[in-house]
Amino acid sequence: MSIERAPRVRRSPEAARENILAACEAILLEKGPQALKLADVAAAAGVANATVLHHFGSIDGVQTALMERMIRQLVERIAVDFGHQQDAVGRVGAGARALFDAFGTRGGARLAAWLELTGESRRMTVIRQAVQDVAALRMQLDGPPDDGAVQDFMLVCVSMALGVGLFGDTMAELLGRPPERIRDIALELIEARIRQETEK
Amino acid sequence: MSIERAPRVRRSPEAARENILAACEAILLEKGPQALKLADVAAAAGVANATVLHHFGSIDGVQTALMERMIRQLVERIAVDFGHQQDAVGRVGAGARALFDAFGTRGGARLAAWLELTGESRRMTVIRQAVQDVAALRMQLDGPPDDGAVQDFMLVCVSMALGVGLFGDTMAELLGRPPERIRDIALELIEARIRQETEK
DNA sequence: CGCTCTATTGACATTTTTGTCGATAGCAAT
DNA sequence: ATTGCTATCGACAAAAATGTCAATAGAGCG
Repeated sequence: MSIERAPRVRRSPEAARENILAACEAILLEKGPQALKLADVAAAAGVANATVLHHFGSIDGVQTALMERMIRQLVERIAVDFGHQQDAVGRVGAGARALFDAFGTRGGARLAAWLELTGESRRMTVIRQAVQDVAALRMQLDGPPDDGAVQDFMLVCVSMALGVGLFGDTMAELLGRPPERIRDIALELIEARIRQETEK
Repeated sequence: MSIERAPRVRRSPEAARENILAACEAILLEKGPQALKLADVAAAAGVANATVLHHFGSIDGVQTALMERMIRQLVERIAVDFGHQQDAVGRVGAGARALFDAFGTRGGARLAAWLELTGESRRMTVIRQAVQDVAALRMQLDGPPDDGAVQDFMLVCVSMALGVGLFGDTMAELLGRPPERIRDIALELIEARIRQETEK
């Protein structure tokens, strides 16, 4: 009897890369960055090891591409929520909400943590680009900030969103508290501050 | 000519473990968890690979021991700042401050991120223990909370402290802002809420 | 000193992970 | 059909990382 062999799937280069990166993202979210081994990635994508290397050159290339892809999606998502608001004040409030959404789901916070922990200069350029994208967007919408107060506050919001997004669920579970409450309380803190500022 | 060979250093088992774990901690802080390779650890500690394995059994054993060590230090540090306060209200405020200190330095936040990203059940017990330690400490000092409101708020504080501790510096640097301001603003938010609560 | 105990070590073995290469097969164009 | 292009693959090679083992050498003790 002859050996059964699954028929080859031939994709466009773009589709092939997309397929592989999607598999990577799933692995990253459920097992963490250290699980992004070549063999595992290939298996998850349903292709041979050599195929992965053909498209990305090396396992590092895969990881960098994954970072870029996730960052791009993240910035886009934030940009959409951000742009929907009419005025600058609304944008700060909705921006905070958007940040918590973006980092609370789809591994945005895990991506950031990964970048922060590995933090090699080679990959730093990826982050730098993302930050500049967001900063440019805000600049375009609201003009340059008078002083850095707004920037500082947004940095706090981002940090909080990241912290809650990354650790919130695990910690809530450990203490047996409802997970969404952490997020809500954190958002309340931010909104209270915004109200206080605008009243002045 | 004979080969020069550095004289052996013979440590007590405890000292040997301590030496190795200290080297690990340095590596973790400056290069991230993925750099905790056996050879690198041994080199940093100034011992042979086999020595590391002799004391910890496997590289996984090293990592778990490192986690335990860092968590122990973290809990102790928090406990000290926490216990210094006289009343429950003061403890919440000072507790927040202690959290930001603990997670903002010596890689506390990096440790937490590492645990969160790898999040295997085997290592989960380590975290669980730490959380229970802190919870027990608070319970012992202030008695059981009426509802979960205090717990929820503390979870938010911890999440924020972790977020700021892990991402604050990098982000501040990327936008060219002074790094300590993020921390200060975050603490302000928390303290404002505490004041508001106690006035009621 | 002689002896025991064991922390330490280099050399080697094993396993894991990554990367290479020639052959094959899908697809579009001719 | 035939041809050219190249995505895909299996088999293998190379490298990296982990782990084993018997021998060595400090240190305490009689």
